[in-house]
Amino acid sequence: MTQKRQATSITQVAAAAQVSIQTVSNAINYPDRVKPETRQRVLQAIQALDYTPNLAARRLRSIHTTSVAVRIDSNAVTESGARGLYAGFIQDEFVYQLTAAGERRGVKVVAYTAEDSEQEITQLKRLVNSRDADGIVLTSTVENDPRLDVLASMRVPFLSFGRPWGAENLYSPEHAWVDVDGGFGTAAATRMLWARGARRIAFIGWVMHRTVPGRMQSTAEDRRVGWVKALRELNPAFTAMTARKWEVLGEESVAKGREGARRLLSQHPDVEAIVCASDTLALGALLETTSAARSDVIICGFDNSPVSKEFGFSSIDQNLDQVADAALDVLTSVTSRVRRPTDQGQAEVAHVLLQPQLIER
Amino acid sequence: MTQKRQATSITQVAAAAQVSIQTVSNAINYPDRVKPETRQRVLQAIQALDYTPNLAARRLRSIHTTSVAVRIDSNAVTESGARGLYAGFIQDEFVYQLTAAGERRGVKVVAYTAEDSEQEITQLKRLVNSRDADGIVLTSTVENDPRLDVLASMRVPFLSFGRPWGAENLYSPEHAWVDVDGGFGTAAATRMLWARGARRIAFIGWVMHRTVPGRMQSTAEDRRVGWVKALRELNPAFTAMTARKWEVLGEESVAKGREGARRLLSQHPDVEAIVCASDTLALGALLETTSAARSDVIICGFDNSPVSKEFGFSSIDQNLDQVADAALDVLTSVTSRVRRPTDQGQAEVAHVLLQPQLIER
DNA sequence: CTGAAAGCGCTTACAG
DNA sequence: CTGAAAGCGCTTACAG
Repeated sequence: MTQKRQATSITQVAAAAQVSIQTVSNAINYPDRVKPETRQRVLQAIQALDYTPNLAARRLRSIHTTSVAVRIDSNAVTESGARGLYAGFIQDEFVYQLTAAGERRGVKVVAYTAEDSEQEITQLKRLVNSRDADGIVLTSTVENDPRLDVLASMRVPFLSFGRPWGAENLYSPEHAWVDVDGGFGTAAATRMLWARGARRIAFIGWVMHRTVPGRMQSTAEDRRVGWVKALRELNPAFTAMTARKWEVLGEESVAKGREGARRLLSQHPDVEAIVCASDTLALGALLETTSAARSDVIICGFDNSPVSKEFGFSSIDQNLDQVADAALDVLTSVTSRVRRPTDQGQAEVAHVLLQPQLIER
Repeated sequence: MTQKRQATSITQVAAAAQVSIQTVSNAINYPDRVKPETRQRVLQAIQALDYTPNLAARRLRSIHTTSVAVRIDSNAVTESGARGLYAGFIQDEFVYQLTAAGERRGVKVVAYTAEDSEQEITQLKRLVNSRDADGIVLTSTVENDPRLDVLASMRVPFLSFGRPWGAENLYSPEHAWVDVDGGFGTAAATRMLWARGARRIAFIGWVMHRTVPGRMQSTAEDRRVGWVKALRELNPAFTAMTARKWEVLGEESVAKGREGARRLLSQHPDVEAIVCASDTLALGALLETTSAARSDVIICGFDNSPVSKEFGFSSIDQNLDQVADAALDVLTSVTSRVRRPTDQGQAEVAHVLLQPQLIER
């Protein structure tokens, strides 16, 4: 493709403001270095000429670069996948908020695609080598994630949205992350239902593929634990035993939510409310209670996705705008920490756990 | 942020291959200009050193630039909006496919956000001035879209995904577009239902805010017309009059789909199938026919979104991978046409209408 | 077919 | 506080 029109360059701004191009550069990047009057003159010229710095030139020359890469995924229906009603809601929204947060602070967010882990590693190398990204935001990390080694060996700053479940040490200074406290959300949901008068509050969640006492292993466990903890606080008679009787765990689908609610209704006809680990499960549960003429059972979902609004049930919002802001904060702080390896003091900044927000409906 | 590691540059490749940097550049960009043996040597060195060209340098120097911008939107639930179950499905998926198609051909897709048209214009200027994008892919264009004038005055090549409904001439060479033939899709759905034995086939769609005889004005009209045309072909007794009795038009929501189906069931208890303009409307219709114990009524949706899979109804897939490929093709051809203004011959390339695909379930 | 020179638009030292 | 010089890594003419 062709460059259409000769854009304004720093030279023209310098001429208009009657200073050198270095002074224009300084006025933009190091305002303190130039006299207020000069800066004024430069800023006026910039405004008058509608000047925007050429980012390619800046990035070529500068030590400071300012872009982070994040993967985007398809939500198309495929044979293998597309679990749930809108499985990609959180990731899509996160990418949106990250892009918006980046625009606010002059950080470019570049998206890339990859169909599997191997392709993604190729992409990461390409992005870093071509200087298209100097920081990576990972999503959906898995145990022994191969991407982590690659990034470490390339010495590229990275951060994950989501805790590295299964890692020996969730708070390793090697692995910065930002995450949302799911248990806080389901606990808040449980308390809200209690406050509305419900006492028999069940849970529909995801299967936990492995559990280790005293060590959280998955989002599935995280969300379940919030429900258990809140009920134990509210009702001393509620035990780990009781929990197992009042929960149904399965895969992420409307059908499983429906099935779960059916089982709960039959085993516990006196159930008054159900906390769900997702809006997809919640919709299933809602459709089942409705068709069983049990609309008295209150349903609460998770993610505050459009489906929760359409069907009018309460849900937990992850506040992804805050997550995105924190992600860029942490990535920046990680970068500066890498620069000063002696400064161990701020390691804790590298892990941010944010609270989600209950949206009552 | 800081550059971590000294990346391989063209100089090192040149040294390794024992040629000059120009020859390396030529081997990459103009393979025909170098002797096969030399090219081999260069390619081996590139491979051995894991070299990726610095895009900032390339873009700074080169006349050819290779990035297009596209807007991404939030799908979060807000007071004002978030219509339907997953209103952003098509746009999100389009952006994904555009990014993937771009990666295949070395075109970077940069995403930007904007809350309104005014903000978007600011963003477009910024993107173009900073040489971050030299082509724009617009989505959801409206009548008298203010973005069009801005892009025209900046002489930036652009294309819209979606026809400029309401424009005097849909095929103006000034406005390149790629779109999907919605009417083709609903006609295919109607024929499929007929083939399955249904004769009384109703339609639930969106309100058409204005209609002009002989001139299509909206996606709402486009999708409705496909249903009408197919039925007129299949059933000579079906008239414009009949159409008005067998359709319900409203806003995009599950509740409206439900309401539409309720009305159809009461006015036409013998209805056998319903074609819907969206998966959201289709879900509403499905829930209504199910709760009215009329599961014999076949429902067909539009977009082949995850909800159509979860609930197992047929739908129309827009084949967004093809749309994305066509978009990049057209944007490239538009660019080259701008370069040679005398070459009027290929104007028709600038408008591509693709056929969607019926997914039967 | 190959290479020496120039330069894209900036920022970074550094001299004044 | 300001400006002259150098150079980031490429591609583009152009000379040989």
